[in-house]
Amino acid sequence: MENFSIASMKSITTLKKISENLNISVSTVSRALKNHPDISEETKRRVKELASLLEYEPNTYAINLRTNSSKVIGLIVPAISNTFYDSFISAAEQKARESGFSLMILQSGDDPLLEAENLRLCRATRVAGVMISITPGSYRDPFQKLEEAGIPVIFFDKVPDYDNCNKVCLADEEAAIIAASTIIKYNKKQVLGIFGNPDLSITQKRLQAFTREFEKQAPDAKLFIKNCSNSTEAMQTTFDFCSSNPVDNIFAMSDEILIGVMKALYKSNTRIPDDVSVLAISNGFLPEIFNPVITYVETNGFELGKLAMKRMMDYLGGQKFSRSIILPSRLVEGKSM
Amino acid sequence: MENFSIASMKSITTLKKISENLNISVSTVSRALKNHPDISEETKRRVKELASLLEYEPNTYAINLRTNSSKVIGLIVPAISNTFYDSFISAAEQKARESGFSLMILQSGDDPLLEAENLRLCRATRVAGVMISITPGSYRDPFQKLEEAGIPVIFFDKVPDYDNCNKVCLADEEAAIIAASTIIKYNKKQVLGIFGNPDLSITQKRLQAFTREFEKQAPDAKLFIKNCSNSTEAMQTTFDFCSSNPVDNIFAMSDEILIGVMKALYKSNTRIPDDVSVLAISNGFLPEIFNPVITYVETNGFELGKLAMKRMMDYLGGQKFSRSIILPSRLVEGKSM
DNA sequence: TTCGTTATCGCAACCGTTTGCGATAATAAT
DNA sequence: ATTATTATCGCAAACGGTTGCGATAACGAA
Repeated sequence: MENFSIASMKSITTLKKISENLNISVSTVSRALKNHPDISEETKRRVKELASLLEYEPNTYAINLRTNSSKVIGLIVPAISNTFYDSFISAAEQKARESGFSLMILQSGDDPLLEAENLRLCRATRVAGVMISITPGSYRDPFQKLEEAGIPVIFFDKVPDYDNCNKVCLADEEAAIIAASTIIKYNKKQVLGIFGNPDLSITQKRLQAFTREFEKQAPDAKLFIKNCSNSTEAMQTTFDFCSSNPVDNIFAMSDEILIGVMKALYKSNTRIPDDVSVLAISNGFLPEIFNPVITYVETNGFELGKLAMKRMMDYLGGQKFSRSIILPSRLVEGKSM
Repeated sequence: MENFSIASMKSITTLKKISENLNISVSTVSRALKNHPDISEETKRRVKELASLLEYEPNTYAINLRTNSSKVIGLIVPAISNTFYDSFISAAEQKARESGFSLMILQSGDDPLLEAENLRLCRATRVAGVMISITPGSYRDPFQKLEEAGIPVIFFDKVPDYDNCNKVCLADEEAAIIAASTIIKYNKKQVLGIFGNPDLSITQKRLQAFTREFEKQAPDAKLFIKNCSNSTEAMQTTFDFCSSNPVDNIFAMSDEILIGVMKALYKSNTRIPDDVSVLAISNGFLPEIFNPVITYVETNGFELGKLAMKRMMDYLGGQKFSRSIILPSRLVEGKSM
């Protein structure tokens, strides 16, 4: 039934094939290719020669089976199609490749059930490690099973609030503090701050640090806080609020929110920064697209990807640890303040 | 040296473990779990019960080794961090999952050597199939080796110009024709058309269809064609050209070029569409971001991803073929014409 | 009673690679 | 000449799951 392609398939080179050709045993071939001292130079030469001639490639499945491990990292994100995550993935892929690993990428779609299913798949396929940005309402059980199976997990970006696990995060508080300080420095007093899903720790951290910094540095400023879980909502919220309240700055916690904000400002023909100034926390691609270029606090997905994957490689290399590390943020000046 | 985690690792359930618990043979356990008619209902019940209790998961590596195939599709793109490819990947991942496949994603970085290395990796890891958008200057040899190994390849988006292979493309000509027709319909006569890398067939197709449509429908229009391989170059080209030539429409062949064009127009304070109209071929995310919203001919990465992966699944399911299929385009009206 | 049938299950080989251990022959030491 | 050492290699088991084939027992048919 499946023999259609057999005819066109050139037979694949195995150790056995090489051994038969050279009239030596399979184990000798295996050792010769790995420069085992037991094997004579002459034999090594002949084996290697034939192996390269026949383009021998060791069978990954056999090695995986024997070692019960693979050079694959499971990577779970809410969505691939996202300027932050795609640069994270891009960096992670490059870093992984350098160490001979490849990536199995899965999307949770912000659905805890799908996330659990993805984690089950990672376990079933026995990946070497898992990197994940969790969903709101994420279940804890699948992670414990991974730990039982000896599969290390590194959380990044959106991380759980419990301790005793590996986290690689953006400096959420620091970014919010820089943002608040910048807005205060520009002497803005009527600030509309739009934040994301209130269930996520990243939202909570940024919101708390942001408001606290205002209380500390500019207690006289009026701060209006809104939570929006997508760009459409952010657009509606911005439009409604700005048309009935005086606002001299809008702060967007993320790229997605920034898009909504900008659409609202375009729609109402608001001039930036003359009528209202804008500041965002962003991965850095989108702010450069707008006119004027938006001033933002950078949270570098690419750098975070490199950092997280390096950490994973260190861990797999034997350096055990479980703690949080944090990637610092910096202000990138545009023309919107 | 590596026994640090053994202690914490709960032993994994295998067929053998189940068989020992039940005092039956491994083969009986295997058959029971697959509902083989040779096995009694009573035995099946007992086996399944224990299997689910012990959370048995078949060892993927063992199955891969035996069947010499895996449920993994290799996906090679120039870069993950790209609004077109990331939506393609997103759709492909969802489609693959539905059939129990997962994705190994690799980046070529538009480097033919890296592309070849990626293809070698796909072969070494014996993926079930490869989907790839090729680089300029792509080597042909690695693809022949894949064919020899019986691994099907589906080209998408950027495809080679030779026949006898599977291609899933956007309607490159059609999109360019729609674009040209639209520009002509708006009665534009001084058109700057910016295209991508001239070595790619996608560029050639679009360019040829675009110019031919102008020759046919509007031979009096003046058409200036430029090739730019990235957004910076597109920005420079646009800026330079527009400051010394009268232009009433700019056509951007891709998102990347559109970004450059828009930056140039922002920089020169050009009003859209009053001073110059803009039309693009795009995946649909970026044009919505700009102000005004850019009119574009849609080339849907998400739909293409679904289509390409469905085709791969069909192929792996036994439906052999090798031809090109094409995803139609449509005009999405913005405010830039 | 004897033979054929059916239901139920186990043996063993296989996929490709790795590795402990034993085997052989050649060489050196006594 | 005999023993100890070394160099070189093969045997066989193991990783976990699948499958052709043979084995056994129970049963009914002749």
